[in-house]
Amino acid sequence: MDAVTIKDIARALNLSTSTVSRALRGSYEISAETKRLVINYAERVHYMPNPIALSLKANRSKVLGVIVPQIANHFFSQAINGIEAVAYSRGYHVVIMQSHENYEREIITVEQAVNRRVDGLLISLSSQTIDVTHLQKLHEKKFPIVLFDRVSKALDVPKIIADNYGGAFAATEHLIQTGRRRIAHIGIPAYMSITQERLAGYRAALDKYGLPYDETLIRHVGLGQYEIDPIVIELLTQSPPPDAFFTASDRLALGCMAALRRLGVAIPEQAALIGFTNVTVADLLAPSLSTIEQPAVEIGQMAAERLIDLIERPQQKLCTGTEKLPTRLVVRESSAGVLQSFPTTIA
Amino acid sequence: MDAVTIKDIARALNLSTSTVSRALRGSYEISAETKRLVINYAERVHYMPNPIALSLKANRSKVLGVIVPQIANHFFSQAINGIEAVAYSRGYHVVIMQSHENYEREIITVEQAVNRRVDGLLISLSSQTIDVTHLQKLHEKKFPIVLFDRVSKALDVPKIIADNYGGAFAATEHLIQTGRRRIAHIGIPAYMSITQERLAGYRAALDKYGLPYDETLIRHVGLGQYEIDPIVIELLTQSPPPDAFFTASDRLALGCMAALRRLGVAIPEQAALIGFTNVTVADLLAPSLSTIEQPAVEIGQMAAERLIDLIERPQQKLCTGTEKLPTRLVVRESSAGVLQSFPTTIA
DNA sequence: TTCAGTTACGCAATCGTTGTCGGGAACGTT
DNA sequence: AACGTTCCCGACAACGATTGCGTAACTGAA
Repeated sequence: MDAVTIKDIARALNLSTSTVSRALRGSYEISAETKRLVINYAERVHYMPNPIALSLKANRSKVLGVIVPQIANHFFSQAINGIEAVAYSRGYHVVIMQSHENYEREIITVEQAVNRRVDGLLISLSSQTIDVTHLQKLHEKKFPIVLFDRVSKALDVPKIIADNYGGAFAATEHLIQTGRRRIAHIGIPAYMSITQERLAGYRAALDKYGLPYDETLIRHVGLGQYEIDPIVIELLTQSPPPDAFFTASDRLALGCMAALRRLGVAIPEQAALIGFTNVTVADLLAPSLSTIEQPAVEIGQMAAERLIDLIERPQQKLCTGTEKLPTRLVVRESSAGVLQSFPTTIA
Repeated sequence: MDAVTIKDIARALNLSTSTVSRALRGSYEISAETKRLVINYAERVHYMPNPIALSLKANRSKVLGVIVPQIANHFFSQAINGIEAVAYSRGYHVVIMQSHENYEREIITVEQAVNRRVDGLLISLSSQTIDVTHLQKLHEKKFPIVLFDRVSKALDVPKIIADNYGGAFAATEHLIQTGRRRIAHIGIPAYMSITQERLAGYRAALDKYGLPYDETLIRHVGLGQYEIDPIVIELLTQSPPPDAFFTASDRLALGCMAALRRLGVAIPEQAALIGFTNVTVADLLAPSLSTIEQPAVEIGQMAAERLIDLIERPQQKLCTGTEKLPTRLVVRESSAGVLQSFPTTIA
């Protein structure tokens, strides 16, 4: 628009642009008198330095790139919330991009972000991403990258994740302690970091209580797939059928709940249900849904902190370790009470 | 990083930067031979023009600012999806910012966006925003602005909204046609554009069927407030009590459903329920939730289209009219069937 | 008076790119 | 031979801001 530049001020005050620039940043080379003059005038005309010119000069954009599988997912939109809060407070802007759970689009998106000269990248991998050489190459060029939630062992960068292991352990233990013995687990694609961590927690809890790990109780579904009725039916026709379901995502828990209801399985009387979720409607469902809550906002905040640290102190060898944020078991109706009777077999 | 510049190419090929620049954009002043040389070399070294330098030169950033009340809301995250799709396809990037439903933060955020030199602004007003002079001032300076969803009559800019009137009319008519006579309406703050439009549609449907408009059936709640049990109780203790609830937002419908269940009111037998929503879980609830679906993605797409048109053709006096996108009535269990018996009074 | 030192400012380069201008070479025309 | 065209290309300035360096003006001391 009609943006005031440093030149306008210089002209108006009969000074050089250098003097104005230095006066505005309080250089000692400028007399107090001149400084006062310049600063007052700048204030009056609402001078704001042109961030684009600054970026060109300093070769940094003060912009963080955020690449998530999709925005319209409560976990990610909350994480972005956290990222934005930290970014803005530290003088950065945030450009959000989506990989749409697609490996090729992730590659393109990363490239776009780098071409756009973002100062660093916050990434949660798409569910299709197994190979991460596109990120490795960047990392080798010292490009600041931080992974969150869906990470990869193959990348030696800071990683921020929820305590998926601990959460899954707590969920499973809770089900066991309330009398469940055959706990089905419906997870997302097996190669994803979060899937493996959750499965490990589930196994560890079974181990602790001396329960067998039964592979026939484990299912993995794609991330686009929400038609899980057949899977639930298949699980329920086992003998004995599962007396609890532990699902690895928000949508899965809801789909599972709908399926169980359609099949006439009482929750939690015949089968308990607990999800790994961030949906805010969990407590409004019938029955309300027990969940492992993830600290999505905090994950976003911490990831942004780490990234900005990385950007601003590139020399310093920062910890590339994985930081785990605690999850929280929230018991609601869907897993309430102690199992009284064994479930009946359906169909 | 190690970004290749036009200078590097010029040096390597023993040409001037101007020649390289022109060769790359195919100017007719450059011989085919030189063009080939330059383009090939640029390709080989992965030359990418520095967008920041271009922005400085052209005085435009190719960035759209999007200001929404909050990201973690399914309607807005879907709208952003639509915005991003259009923006990227037309060569723009998107910076998303949140007003957090707060008037002061909206003002600050708008200011930040302008200081960041976004080329235009897509805004959905915060629920606290009544006065829009902060946007009017920008508009007077010819700054491109497009409003969507939550708009203001006081701004003469393009506006993209859902057909709130038509949606509310359809919902109300549907309830009437299935035998409901006392239809309660729980809305969001009264001064918001979407509230008024929805209320108008509701009234129009009542009118059409000769039903009285009863103010005691209307309630407005704040956007942060989801404890609506007292409101539902108050409505139900009327005599005769409402036999249907039409709510103006996703959270309200869910809260209303939970409240009715706690109160032992059968849905839809004793009271039908229909929401104005975009929650994807509507069909997973028990009973599944009838809704008026809003074309969130399309609203975002159209808003982005209009804004980019505005940016790229500033001279052309573009229509500043309001464009309404159709909503869709989705009948599910919560409003299924024709009302058989009059509801019983509770408490 | 002269010179060193300080104060306070301006000049010009720089970041990467584009646009304006101008100019040399080659060619054709008279 | 003299001149106009056309074709290709380079020098330079500009976008807005920062910064190293140069320097004029003044002060104080020898």
